[in-house]
Amino acid sequence: MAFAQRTATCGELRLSDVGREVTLNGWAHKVRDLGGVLFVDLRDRNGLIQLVLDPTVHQDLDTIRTESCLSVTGIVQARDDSVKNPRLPTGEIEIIVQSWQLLGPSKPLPFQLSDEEHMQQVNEELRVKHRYLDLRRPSMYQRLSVRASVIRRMRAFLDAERFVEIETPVLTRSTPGGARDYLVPHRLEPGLWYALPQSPQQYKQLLMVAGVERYYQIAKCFRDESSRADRQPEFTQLDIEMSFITQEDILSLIEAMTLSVMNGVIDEFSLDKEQATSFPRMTYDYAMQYYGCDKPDIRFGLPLFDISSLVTNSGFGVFKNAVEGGGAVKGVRYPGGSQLSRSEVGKLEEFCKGLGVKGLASVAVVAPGTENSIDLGDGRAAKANIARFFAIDELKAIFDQAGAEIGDLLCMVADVRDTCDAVLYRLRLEIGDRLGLRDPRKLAFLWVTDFPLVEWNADAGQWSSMHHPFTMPHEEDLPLMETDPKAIRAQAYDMVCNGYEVAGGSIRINDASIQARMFALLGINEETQQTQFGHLLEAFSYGAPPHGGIAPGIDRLIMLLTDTENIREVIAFPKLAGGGDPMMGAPSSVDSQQWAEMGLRRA
RNA sequence: GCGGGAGUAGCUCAGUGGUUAGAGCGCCGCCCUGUCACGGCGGAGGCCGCGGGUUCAAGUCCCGUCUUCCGCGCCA
Repeated sequence: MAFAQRTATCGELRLSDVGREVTLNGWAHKVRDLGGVLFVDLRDRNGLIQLVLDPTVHQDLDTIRTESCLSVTGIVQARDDSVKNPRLPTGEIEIIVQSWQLLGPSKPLPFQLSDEEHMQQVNEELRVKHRYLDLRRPSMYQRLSVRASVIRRMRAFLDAERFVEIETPVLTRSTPGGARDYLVPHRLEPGLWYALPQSPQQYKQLLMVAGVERYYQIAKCFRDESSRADRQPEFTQLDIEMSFITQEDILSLIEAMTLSVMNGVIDEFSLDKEQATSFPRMTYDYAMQYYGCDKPDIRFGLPLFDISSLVTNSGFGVFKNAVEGGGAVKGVRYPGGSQLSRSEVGKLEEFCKGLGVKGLASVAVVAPGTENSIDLGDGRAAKANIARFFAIDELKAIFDQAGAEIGDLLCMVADVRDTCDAVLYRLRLEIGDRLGLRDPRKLAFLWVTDFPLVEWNADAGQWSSMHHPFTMPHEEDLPLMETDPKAIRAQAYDMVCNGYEVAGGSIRINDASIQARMFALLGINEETQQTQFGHLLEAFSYGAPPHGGIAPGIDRLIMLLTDTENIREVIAFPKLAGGGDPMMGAPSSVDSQQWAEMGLRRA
C-alpha cells in the first residue's frame, strides 16, 4: 500500500517549526471527539503531538480509533496561549491536518496502554501475551533504548581496549555442577543430547588457550531453575576473558568500563541518577560480618554488630546459650525504632521469625529518666522487657558495640551464625526501606573479593566449589588445600550494586598440579575428570596462559538504571515465572513425527 | 518441592450464605468547535478460573485442581 512517508517525527516539532508542512507516521494515542473538532494525540517513538481535524473537511473520521496506525499531512501551527499544554514538550504547537490515511486500523485493546498508572496494575500474563502492544508504551520503549545504549557502550569500550567479540555455540554439552541444563535431543543419534550453555565458561577459557588474549561476547545464558523477580531462565551476560592479567587488572578495567557505560547512559537519557563513582572493595568475610550477605546494599550504613563475645556470661539465657552452642548473637540498629509500638515491634519479630530465627530481642535506646528505663549512667538508658536480664555494664558494652544512639531500637538475634546473618541481612534492608535510605537515585557499586574457594555440601558429604572447579586459590592459601579447605580464599570476585550481584568472575587455574589438588579436594576422581573435563584438561596441557574473566549481568544493570524491580521490564520478550511465553505459546507440544525423528517416546 | 497473595464485565476492582452480581475506565450509539483524565445522554457486555461437596439457598463456606505474582529451596 502506498503511503505518505514521514518528513518529521512527532516528538521533535517545536514552536520554531510553525508554518512547516509536515507528514507524520504514528499511532493514535488518544482520540478526543468534540463534535465540531477532533483532537488526536499522534505518537511515534520520539513523542506525542496533537492533531486537529475538522469534520467538515475530512470524511470517515470515526475510523480513527485508539492505536490505529496513521499517516497525516498538515501544517504546524502555534496554539493560542489559553490552550497550550505545558505538560507536553510539543504542547505549544499542533498539526492542522490537511490529509490523512489509515495505515492500519486497530481493534479495541486488551488494556488501556495510554494510561501509564493503570498499566502498572495490569495482569502480567496479559501484558506479556500482548507484548507487542505493551512495548508501544513510551516507558517500555525507553527501557529498550537504555538497554541498547548500555550494550553499544560496552562494545565501544571493549573494542577500544582491543578485545575481540567472538560467538560461541548455543548447542553444546551438558556439564556437571551448577544449574539444571536445558536439553535438546540429537536427531542423528537418539539418546544423545545437547545442552544450552549456562554460560560460555569453558569456551572462553579455551579461547585463552587459543591465544585470543582478550575476548568478549554479549552472551545468552540458559538455566533451568525457578524464576525470581530478578532471574529469568534465559538472560544476557557480557562475557569477558583475558590472558596474562591479574585479578587487579580485571577489577580496574571492568570498574572503568562500568563507570563509563553507566554514567554515559545516565547523561544520554538524562536519568534521575547520581553519577556512579569508584568502587569500594570489601572481602567476602567483611561483607558477611557487617552486612550478613555477599551482596550488600551500601547506599546506607547500619552495619550489623556482633555481641557474641559480650554475652558469654549473660543473664539472658537465650544469648548465653546460643554462644555456648557455637552460635552467635548479632544485631542491627533501627534508628528511630524506639518509638515503635509494642505491636509494631511484634510485627518486626514476626518478620524475623518468618526468615528462620526463633525470636527477636529488641532494646530501645532512650534518654535517662524515660519511664520504665534503666539508666546506664552515661547519658543513655535502656528500655525493654528483657533489659532486666542484663547487668548495667553488659548493656553498656552492647550499646557501645552497636554504636547505639538515643532513639534507636537495637534488634538482636541469637542463632547459628549463618541464620543470624541471613535474618539480619533482610532486616537491615527492611529498616533501610522504612527509613527511605535506599535512595533510587544512587548507584552504590562495590567489589566483594576473596570468596571462599569451597563450601561444605552437607547433603553430598563433600566439599564443592563455590564458583567453579577451575577457580584459582590465593597463592598463600594453597597449603590449606590439604589442611583447612574452608579457609582457602579464592581469586574470585563479584561486582555488587544496590544489593544486586551484577557480575561475578575469577582468575582460573592454569597449573596442572593445582588443578589436580582441586579435583582431589572436590572428590572428583581421575576417570570423572577425564569424562567430564577431559577436553579442557587436554587443552590446558598445551601451554595454557594465566587467565581470568568476569561476566556482568546486563539485565540487572538495566534494572538499576531504569528503577525497575522486575527483570521482565527490561527484556523485550520475557518468560513468566513458570517459564512460559503466553504470546508465542511456548513451550508447546510437537507432532508425533517430530517425536519419532528424535527417537523419543511420550512418558 | 514448599510457603504466602491473587483469579468476578475487555482492563482495574467492590461485592455481610438470601431479589435480577455492581462501580470506574474501556467499548458501541447519539449530542457537543478548544479538548489534552474532554464533557453530556443512552446502550451492550458475566461458565464469578475449573471440578466436586455442604446447604432450602454458594461469587460468598469446605475439599481438590489449574493459572498467575512474590518469596524459600535451587541458581558451580
